Amino acid sequence: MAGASQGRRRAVHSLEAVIGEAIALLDEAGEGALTFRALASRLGGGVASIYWYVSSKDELLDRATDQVVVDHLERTEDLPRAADPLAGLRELAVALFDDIRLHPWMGKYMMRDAEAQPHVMIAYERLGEQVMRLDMSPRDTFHAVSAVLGFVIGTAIDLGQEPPAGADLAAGDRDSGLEAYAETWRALDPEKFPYIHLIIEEFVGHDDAVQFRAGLDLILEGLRRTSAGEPGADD
Amino acid sequence: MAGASQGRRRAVHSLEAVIGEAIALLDEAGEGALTFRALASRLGGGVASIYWYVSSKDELLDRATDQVVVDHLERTEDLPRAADPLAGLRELAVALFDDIRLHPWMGKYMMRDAEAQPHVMIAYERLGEQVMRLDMSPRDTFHAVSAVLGFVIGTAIDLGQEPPAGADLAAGDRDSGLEAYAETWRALDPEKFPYIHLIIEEFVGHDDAVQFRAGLDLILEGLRRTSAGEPGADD
DNA sequence: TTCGAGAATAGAACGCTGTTCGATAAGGTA
DNA sequence: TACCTTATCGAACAGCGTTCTATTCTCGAA
Repeated sequence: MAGASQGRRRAVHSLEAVIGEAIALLDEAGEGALTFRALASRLGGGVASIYWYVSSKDELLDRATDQVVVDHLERTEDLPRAADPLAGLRELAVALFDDIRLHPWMGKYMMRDAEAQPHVMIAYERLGEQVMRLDMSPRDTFHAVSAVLGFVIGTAIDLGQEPPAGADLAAGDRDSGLEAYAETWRALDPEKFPYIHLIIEEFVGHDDAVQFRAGLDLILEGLRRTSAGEPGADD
Repeated sequence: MAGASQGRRRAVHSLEAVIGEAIALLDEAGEGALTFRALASRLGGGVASIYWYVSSKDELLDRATDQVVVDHLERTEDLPRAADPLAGLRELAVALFDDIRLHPWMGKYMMRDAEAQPHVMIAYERLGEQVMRLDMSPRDTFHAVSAVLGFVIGTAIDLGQEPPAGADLAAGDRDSGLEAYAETWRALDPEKFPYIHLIIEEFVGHDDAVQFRAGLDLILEGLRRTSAGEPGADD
């Protein structure tokens, strides 16, 4: 054979491949698993090559986050916009929350730099346009969107924390983790911790998504009241 | 002189000193500044000595967070408990938010491991006891406390992000930072981004604390409605 | 066909990090 | 004196993000 196909092949990359493999790595093994060396070996190339496409790890994470948001926006592009602004807001917020939960690492980065993640702005805009339909003052509109966004992302971050290197062997491990906490709590003095004891059994086996929706509905209920009542009292 | 005071003195530490200096370091220079070497030089000792008191950086951060919570609990021990449960809940939530904002690094760690931070549980308990006075079902009580907590900590995390190594030279720089964002946003197409354009001027010069209180009041308003109305409808 | 410029790849090193190991000293007890 | 426990620390290790420099490939111009 006269072909020059012998010798070690050099890897061929692309920005899409770099971002894509980074997201895959993050999703599969968590934030701690994303290292330039691990990423390079996934790409089948050298470590330094990544810097041709991305100038730092910060930029890599910003781009990865933005890419996930792009996918989210495409997937929810034609969400059935409800007649009720609050129902529309709820749909968008739930969809955003669910997508962040699929990529627990990204919550932290969504709020960091709006310039580095241009598409995050579009997600904000969509939420904002629903709230605008409530005809409140610019200030109240801004506060309402901020509240919903803070709750969505904040809750997603809270729930998406990586466990502190504890036992995570078998599947269904989540239940036993919750049960372990509950065990500790049950040992607390019921006189001193009446609330904890009241909700222990609710906590065990609770569903994060249900918990999120319940909190969101509280905000939306408050928003319905506020928007129907006084038009933007100061403070 | 017959004294044996020559030669290099060995440093004398204590758990309180280690935690205290760690907190000081975090508060003064941010999360990235807390390294074992920096901490050791602050304590005037060697790096390895810190491991006598603390077995890992994770434990150090857990203990530091818990210590800040202890101080918070002491400071707010006798908050004037309002007659209205929601007013009491509001007081506690605002106090917690303000204290977290004084230590922006700690928000991330508060949710991580309840066992490693025993006093965080007490803060939860206090919030829960106010909500209990609303006489809702255990499930609704649990959801309400989770919502408030998620909003408090989530918002504190969002607002406490370290800027991505941008220009942070002079004081009053915050305004110019906001203004820089606003500049970018004003360049967006008003047709495509009506919400962004509506709130740009509200965003510039907005007060984080006011923004937080507005969101909190939405939740509380919703909570008032929900607790007065149907007694815990199933989703 | 040769040359050179640029795009793309990568090995090796640098400084920094959390962490571990082993040596060393001080205080109290038998 | 001998000895165990408590406490301290220098030195080293592996891993990290990042940079430097050299190399290969592609392709249009001469």
